[in-house]
Amino acid sequence: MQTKPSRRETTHERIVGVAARALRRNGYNGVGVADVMKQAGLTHGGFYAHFPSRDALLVEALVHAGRDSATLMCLRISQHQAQGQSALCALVNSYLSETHLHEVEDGCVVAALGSEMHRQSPSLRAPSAERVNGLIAMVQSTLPEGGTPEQAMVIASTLVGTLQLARALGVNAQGKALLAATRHSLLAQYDTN
Amino acid sequence: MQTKPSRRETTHERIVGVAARALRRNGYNGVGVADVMKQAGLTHGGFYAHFPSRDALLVEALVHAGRDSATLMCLRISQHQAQGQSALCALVNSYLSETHLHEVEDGCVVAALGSEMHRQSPSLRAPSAERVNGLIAMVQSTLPEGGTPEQAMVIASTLVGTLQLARALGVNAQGKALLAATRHSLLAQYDTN
DNA sequence: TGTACATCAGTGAACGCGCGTTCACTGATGTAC
DNA sequence: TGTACATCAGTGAACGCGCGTTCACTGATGTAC
Repeated sequence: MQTKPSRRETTHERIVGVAARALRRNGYNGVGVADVMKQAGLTHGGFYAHFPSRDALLVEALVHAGRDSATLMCLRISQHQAQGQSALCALVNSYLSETHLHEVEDGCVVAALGSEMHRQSPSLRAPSAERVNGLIAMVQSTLPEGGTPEQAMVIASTLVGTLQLARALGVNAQGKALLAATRHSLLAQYDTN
Repeated sequence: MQTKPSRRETTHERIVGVAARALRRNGYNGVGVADVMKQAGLTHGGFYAHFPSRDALLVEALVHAGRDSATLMCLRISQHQAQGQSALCALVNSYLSETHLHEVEDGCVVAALGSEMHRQSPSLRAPSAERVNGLIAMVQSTLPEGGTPEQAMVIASTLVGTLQLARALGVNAQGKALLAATRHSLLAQYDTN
């Protein structure tokens, strides 16, 4: 049983939550200390009572964002499964949905930060790579019997690439067409039904 | 026939070339006016005689980077084709090579900037989306008879996502395993041989 | 239960640095006669 | 061909702003008796 969180812990969580959304909306460089504190209802001066540096906040935000989006994705997957879809089909349809196309700040952190991860400082690269592995593991868990780790990696890459390019093309006919094309392609290839 | 470029034009090209590499190495936010000018052998003061703003440089750098990497990719594709590979096979093996994994600043601009494109200002979003369309067109041109635009989009997404995740995982066994897995998967699915 | 004091979360002003942008000036290139 | 002048590419100092970080202080929470 967990004890009731202190005022300090509550505030800390609130700051990290705000940062986790800002991180996906604006990227690593787009998370400003003053901005985050303001959105959390605080002044920027108190920041360093909670974190030794901006980088430390980003590490926590990365983990928080990973948990957030995994929770949301699991919820949507179960909703699709309740309608009779296989686990993989539910994942593909959730991940490549128009909802996910719009909701960058609540969506997959790997899609949101993919091209920036490799140029971060070591203290950020490690937890970033961890998020990639988390996504691959999630895909793996939805594969039917006999699904290999290689298949999980390829599918994860395709999901991330598709969502990114669809966002880059814009929330319009072309972006939506790309989502649909990849949904069909992945399900035709991997979904055994 | 083109006339010999003026001193001004030569300098302009040199600045854009430097910026095109910095853009892929460091992202949109990582291109600094003073840095670029210094690498081009100039002082920062002269910048605004060549460009109305930093944003204008980025637009030119984006186009330049697209041409650069397309040229390099075409060269490598022909080298692979000379060894008897099909066009698609040559593209997949070039794009998902360990060389491309390392050479970020000379590589595909879409892979380098994918997750940042959709949050740029309108003046940068349009040329960025144009680079995505260029990549898709290049993939399309390597597809065998009967290849659809949908297939080209899905393959382009898979290439971009794979290269990004491999870079995020690090230039190690895991990154290389991901490249290999996607090479096998794409060739098994699309290469008719 | 009530009072006195210590601890602690949060405030707001200030500092220093980097970076985009401006501008008066210089030295070189090129043109007119 | 040579000289005088106009044009132009590039220099370097300076400005203003945003942002990460620091710190002395305040008001609230909680503990000891």
